[in-house]
Amino acid sequence: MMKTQSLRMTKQRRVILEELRKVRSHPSADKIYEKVKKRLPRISLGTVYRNLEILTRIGEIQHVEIHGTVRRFDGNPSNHYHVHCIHCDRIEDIDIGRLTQIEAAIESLSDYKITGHRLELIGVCQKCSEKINGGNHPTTPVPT
Amino acid sequence: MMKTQSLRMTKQRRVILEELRKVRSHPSADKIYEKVKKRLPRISLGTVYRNLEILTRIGEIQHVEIHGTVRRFDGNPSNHYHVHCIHCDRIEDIDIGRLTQIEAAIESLSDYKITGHRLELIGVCQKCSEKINGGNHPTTPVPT
DNA sequence: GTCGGTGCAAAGCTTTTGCATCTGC
DNA sequence: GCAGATGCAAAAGCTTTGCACCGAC
Repeated sequence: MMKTQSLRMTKQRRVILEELRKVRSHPSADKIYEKVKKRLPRISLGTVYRNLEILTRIGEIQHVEIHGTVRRFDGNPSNHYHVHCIHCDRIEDIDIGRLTQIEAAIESLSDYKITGHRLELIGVCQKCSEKINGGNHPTTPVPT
Repeated sequence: MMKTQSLRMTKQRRVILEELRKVRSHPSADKIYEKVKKRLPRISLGTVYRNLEILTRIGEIQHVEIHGTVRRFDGNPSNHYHVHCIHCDRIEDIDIGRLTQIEAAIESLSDYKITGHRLELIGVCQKCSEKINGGNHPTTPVPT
């Protein structure tokens, strides 16, 4: 029999959550560690990982696996889509409803029972577009 | 100035490609290593990784990043979708054309220039469905 | 014969974990 | 006060890499 674990809102956990809610860029654990360290200089990377895991488990945040990047975190736990800028590696949310018809369509074509889907858009953000069009081109992006 | 590298088709490279083309399950590097080792017992894991990287670079295969799994490889280099069985961790191809309208739709909603997309379906394969419905339930799946 | 590839082992990264200590509740 | 959380450091994956030797072309 399993006892429900009671969680504590520690300084560390609160600051990690605050920093993650503050940004739109979907940082990695390491980037979050750097941000949090400015406010809590003695925090350890292990604590950051442990809290990211707990916050994900209780549904306060989620993690995002984008092709060719390390695991990133999203302060918005709702089920939504992401765009990945292949130039600056930024990941942003897309404000569009879920395309639920996709699941039904694919279920009718395969022998799987479909329970969900993830959609990742790949592109170039506005800032990077401007950089490319004005001035000398950087090296061609590698779309992995 | 860059000289084009000339590649050699070694025994190792050929067998890795053959084994990958043979299966539909999208194995990890380690699983491929195990398969290939049965035919070439002295092959090293480093060689497997190096060849998977080269074969991906020249477009013979591709790798697939699915939420919550390590990197997996696909002997089919064409651009297509995948279903991930959350019970047995199998990944299979979906035989459906690309939903190109999605990219246009999202481009009109965001300030990104959209150049591509990835779609991952999540579900339960037929074998696992049968296992669940007939007989005693395994522990509840964790859909990460 | 040349130069790309291999096997082996070490190193690199990211993430997880054991443990003594600390702190929210 | 106690169970959960922290900091630190070590360890555990997975993947990459340096190097001497090997073998495809």
